[in-house]
Amino acid sequence: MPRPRSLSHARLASAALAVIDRDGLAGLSMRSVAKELGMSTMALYRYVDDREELERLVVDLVLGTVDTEPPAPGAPWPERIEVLVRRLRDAVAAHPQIVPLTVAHRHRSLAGLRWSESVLGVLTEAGFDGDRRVVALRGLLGYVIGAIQLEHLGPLSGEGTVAISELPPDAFPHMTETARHARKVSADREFLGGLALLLRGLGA
Amino acid sequence: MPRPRSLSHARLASAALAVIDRDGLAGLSMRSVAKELGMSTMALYRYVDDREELERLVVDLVLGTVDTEPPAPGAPWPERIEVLVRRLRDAVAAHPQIVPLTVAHRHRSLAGLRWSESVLGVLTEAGFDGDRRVVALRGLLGYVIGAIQLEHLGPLSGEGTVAISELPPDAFPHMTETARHARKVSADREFLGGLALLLRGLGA
DNA sequence: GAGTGTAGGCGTATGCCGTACACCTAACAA
DNA sequence: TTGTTAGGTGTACGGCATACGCCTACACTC
Repeated sequence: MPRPRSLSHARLASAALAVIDRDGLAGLSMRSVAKELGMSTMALYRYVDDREELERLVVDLVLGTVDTEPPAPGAPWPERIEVLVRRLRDAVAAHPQIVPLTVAHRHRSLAGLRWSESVLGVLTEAGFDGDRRVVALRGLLGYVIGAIQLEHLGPLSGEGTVAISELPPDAFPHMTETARHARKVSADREFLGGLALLLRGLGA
Repeated sequence: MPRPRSLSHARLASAALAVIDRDGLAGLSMRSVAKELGMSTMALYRYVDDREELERLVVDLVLGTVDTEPPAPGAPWPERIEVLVRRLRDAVAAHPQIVPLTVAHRHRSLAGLRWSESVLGVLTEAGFDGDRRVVALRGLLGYVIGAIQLEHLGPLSGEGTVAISELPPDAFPHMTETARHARKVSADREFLGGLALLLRGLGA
C-alpha cells in the first residue's frame, strides 16, 4: 500500500563498504554512509536498527563472496580445508579494513556460518566426530581469526618488526635476532605455515 | 622547580581498569577515568597523549602481571610453552573486557614483548631457528590471539552455540549436530585442545 | 480521478565522546 | 619573598549515534 522502499540491504552494505575502502574504518559513520547514498542520516534507520546492524551487513557482504562449495571431493582432507581457509583469507584481504568488523560480527553472519558448515563437512568426511570435531573446528577458527588479524594489523613486513629489531638486545636477545629473519618471511609463508602446523597436529 | 606530579602511570591505568571492570569497556572514557580519580578530564592529558595511550597503559598493566620467567627448565618444550600460554590466558581472563584492547595494543606493550621473548627462548632451546622459528612464534601468537577472543567474545557455552543449534538443520546439518556436542566441551578443553594440536604440529 | 492510510524520508535536538586552548595556581628554587 | 614552571581546570568545538515528531509520496480503495 504505502510508498515502496528505495534501498536494499545489499545497496546499503555496498555504500558502507565503499566508504570504508575509501576513508578507512574510522571514516564509517551513519552520517558518511547516508551522504554516500545521497539521503539523510535518519533515513538509514528505516533499513537498519542501529550502527551494529549496518556493520553486520558489511561483514555479510564480504563473507558472502566466499565460495563455500566443498572443494575437490577426492583430495586429502588437509588440502580441502586449506582451500576453504585460503578462500576466506582472500575475501577478507580484498577489504583489509574490515578485519575488526569480521571479528566482532562473525558469529551473526550467515555467510560465516556457511563457511563453518563447509569446514565441518570436510572434517566429518575425514572421520572427525564428537569432542574432537568441536575442538578441531574451534581450533581452526581461532587460528584463522588470530592470524588474519596479525597479518593485517601487525604484519611481519611492517613497522612492528622494525621496532622490535631496534629493541635493546640484552633484554630481548631472541626477539631482535628473530626480527632480522622475520623480514624475509612472506605473508603467505607465515599464514600457511602456521595453518600447516595446525593441520599436521590434526592428522597425528 | 614546579609543582610535583600527583599521579603515576600505574595509578592511572588502575583507575581505568577499575572503570572497565565495573562498567565494561563501553564505560571507559576520559571523563569516566577522571571522575574515578577525582580530577578533571583534561588533567589526564598531562599524563597521557590521548585515549589510545591510556588504553595501552591498561594493556601493559594486565600483561605486566604475567610471569614470563621461563618455566621448568628441564621439562619438555611443549609443556614449557603450554605453561607460558596458560599464564597469558589466565591474566587476560582476570579482566575479560580488555580482550579487544590487548589485540589492538599488543605490539606496543613491553609486557607483551617480554612474553614473546620468553616463548622464543623456549623455542630456541628446543632447536628451532630461522624461518621455522618465525613461523612457530607467529603461529602460536595467531592461535592465542584468536582463541582468547573466541573464548570471551563467543564462548561455546554461550548464546551463540544455542543460536547455532536452532538453525535450519537442512541447510546446516553439521553445525546443528555439532552444537549439541559443543555444549559439553569445557573452555579449558577447547582452548588447550587447540593449543595441543598446534604443539603437536610443531613437534612433527 | 479523488480520497486515504501507511510507511519512507527528513530536521531537530539530546547527550555522549575526544580533545584544543586559555587560564589560574600550587609548589619549589632562588 | 618572589619568580618560574608545570599541574590542574573550565569552556568550547566538532563529531558521533540515535529518539522523536513531522511531512509527504505512494499504492491502494472507491
